[in-house]
Amino acid sequence: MTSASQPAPARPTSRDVARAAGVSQATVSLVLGGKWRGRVSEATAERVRAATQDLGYRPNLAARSLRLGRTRTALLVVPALTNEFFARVYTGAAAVAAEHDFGVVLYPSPDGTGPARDPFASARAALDGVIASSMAADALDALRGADLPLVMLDSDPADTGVAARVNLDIADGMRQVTDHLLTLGHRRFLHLASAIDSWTFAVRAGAVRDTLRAVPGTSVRTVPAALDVRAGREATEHALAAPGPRPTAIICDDDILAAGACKAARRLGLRVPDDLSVTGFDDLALATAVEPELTTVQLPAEQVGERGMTALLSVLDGCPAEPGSLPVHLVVRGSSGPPPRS
Amino acid sequence: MTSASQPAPARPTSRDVARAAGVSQATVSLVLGGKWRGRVSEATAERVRAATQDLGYRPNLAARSLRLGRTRTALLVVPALTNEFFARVYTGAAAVAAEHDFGVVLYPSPDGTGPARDPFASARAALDGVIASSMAADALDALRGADLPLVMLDSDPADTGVAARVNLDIADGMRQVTDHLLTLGHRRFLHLASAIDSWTFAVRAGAVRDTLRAVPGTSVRTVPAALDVRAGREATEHALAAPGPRPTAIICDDDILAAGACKAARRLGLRVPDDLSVTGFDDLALATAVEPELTTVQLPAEQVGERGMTALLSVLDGCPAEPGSLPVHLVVRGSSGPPPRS
DNA sequence: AGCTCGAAGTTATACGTAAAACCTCAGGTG
DNA sequence: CACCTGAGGTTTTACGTATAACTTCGAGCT
Repeated sequence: MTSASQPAPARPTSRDVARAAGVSQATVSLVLGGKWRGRVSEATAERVRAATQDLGYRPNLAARSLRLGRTRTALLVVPALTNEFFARVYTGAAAVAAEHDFGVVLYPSPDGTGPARDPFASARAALDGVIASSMAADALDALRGADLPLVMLDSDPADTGVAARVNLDIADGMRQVTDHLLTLGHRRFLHLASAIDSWTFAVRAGAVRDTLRAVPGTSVRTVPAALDVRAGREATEHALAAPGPRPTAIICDDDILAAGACKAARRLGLRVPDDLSVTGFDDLALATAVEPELTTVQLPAEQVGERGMTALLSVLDGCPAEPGSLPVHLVVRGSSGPPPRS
Repeated sequence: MTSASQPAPARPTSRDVARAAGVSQATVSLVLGGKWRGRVSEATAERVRAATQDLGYRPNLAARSLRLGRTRTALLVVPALTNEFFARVYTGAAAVAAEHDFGVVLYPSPDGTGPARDPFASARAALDGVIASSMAADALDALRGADLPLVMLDSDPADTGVAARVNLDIADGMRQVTDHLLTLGHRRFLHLASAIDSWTFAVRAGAVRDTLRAVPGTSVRTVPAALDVRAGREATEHALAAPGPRPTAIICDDDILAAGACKAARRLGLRVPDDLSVTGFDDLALATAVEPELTTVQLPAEQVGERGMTALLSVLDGCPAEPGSLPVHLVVRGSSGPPPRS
């Protein structure tokens, strides 16, 4: 009666399954590994499967990894998970990974604060591959060093040492936004740009400039800001206070900045969109939470993650992943309208 | 000259380090494991450390896990990462984990869509422990089954089988919000509640009810809504259209719902806060992006993650973690004000 | 009959680490 | 001098899996 403690529940091993099925451990491994066509009879295989089910056996992944030298784990390097876009990218990547019995571990690259830790130290397991956002610039060199398959998200095609690439047609998105505003009649623009030095933002700036350059009589001023509402508001307030004719439309690199721009407008007594049009980018939840709702560009964030993981799996299987960029599309909402008559 | 391929870079093992240092593999393990006081001379230890550095040796975690039966990996179960609150919880947990050479792997519990997968299948590695949000109700039974140390975040103290608990003083937060509105003079309330059946929301509802019950002449109507802006707006529009005297303040379970409530007010031609006060909860980025900015309750999300991980580490070390709940505090912004005179 | 051959397994081994058990030897002790 | 002791190691083993190499046996062929 004084059997104080259970002698430990002890997860069953493949050897336990073998014993229960009356076969050797190797046979269990063959059956469960799927490589038994013609090596094990159907009857035996069935017995093994039954025993597996019966004992609730689950292979020890550490042992498997040790044996195979592969871990079925990928590292996702993103700037910050609190950015809804990257949370969605993770969600997509994790979904595809799960389907292929793969795991995803995160490395949110440190945003200046804290020690710039080694991405691979943070990833506890050894890794089979890496998916990285180009916004996580600080970690990129370390990633290049380890010779792991590297899938880049939304990155410069000129970058080298990349096994596959998943790009969004960001330039097209910015073109669509700019064309939309041009069609409405706007000619004087402010481009509220992210201060982050990353390819994806360089592309945005380029697209705005190139689109406007093709239209005579247009002007644009570019102002950088950190990626938060307050910074967006302050930069906008400052820019609108500048002398000379006021812009009639603000093109923002991000919905967060657009929210800031709207706040600035309100503080200055300008109505959006009557006095000033504002456009965002990303179509975050934020875009439909503010008033007026933001005209913005919707990005298939989950698809980016899905494709990234799919590409990585292809590369690991030896097939080079097919390229091609994902389309984005303009969503016109209340924050954009014709310029004021004056 | 035709040495076609590098014979594989082959990560160095502890045996390689041993060879380089002129000792046995066991000695390397002793030195690096830190258990060498009096087993290895300082000179030898130094040689080993030098060789480790030299070869860039990093222990194979799969092998270590296999040997030790522990993985230094925790599972964090949250409802969805796209919810900024949980992204911040993750950030906090991951930071503490990193300090202790621990890893965190995520299981965003499926929100109805997709197959309700086994949390442990998703966690690729074996786990040393689990930290779970009580909002991830669907996964809880499975978690209880595995006899892993379980740390619950913001959960019912009556729940059993929990090794430690990190709670926010949610009730106090709701009390503060309600008191704030009472002080401003409000008497007729609408409580826009999350439709999610979870302890944390039950507490919010209870706190509102109890606080108002103590004040004669007050009334409150509770309306449930799903956790997104549109649902919040629709529920609010519907509730405000009801016959009888209109509430002068809406207490929301979440900033997202509050944003929806504000939009509803605007659609109905009511000004916030002049005609209607609205309060949120969580202090997400959203709260300062909308106009007017939301009066809300700020929650130390990162701290929740940090404490959760700290508690788990304590439990794994044998010490029962100290309890105690984290304080929250009211942030008064523009969305609340005195009730209209009429 | 002697032979090969394929089906259906089994035995043995390696992956890299941690740690228990063992070994060696110089110096101190009765 | 025989004996113990402890410092400073080394040898060995086990963790659970996947797979290469081997065994066994009955059927089919010449």
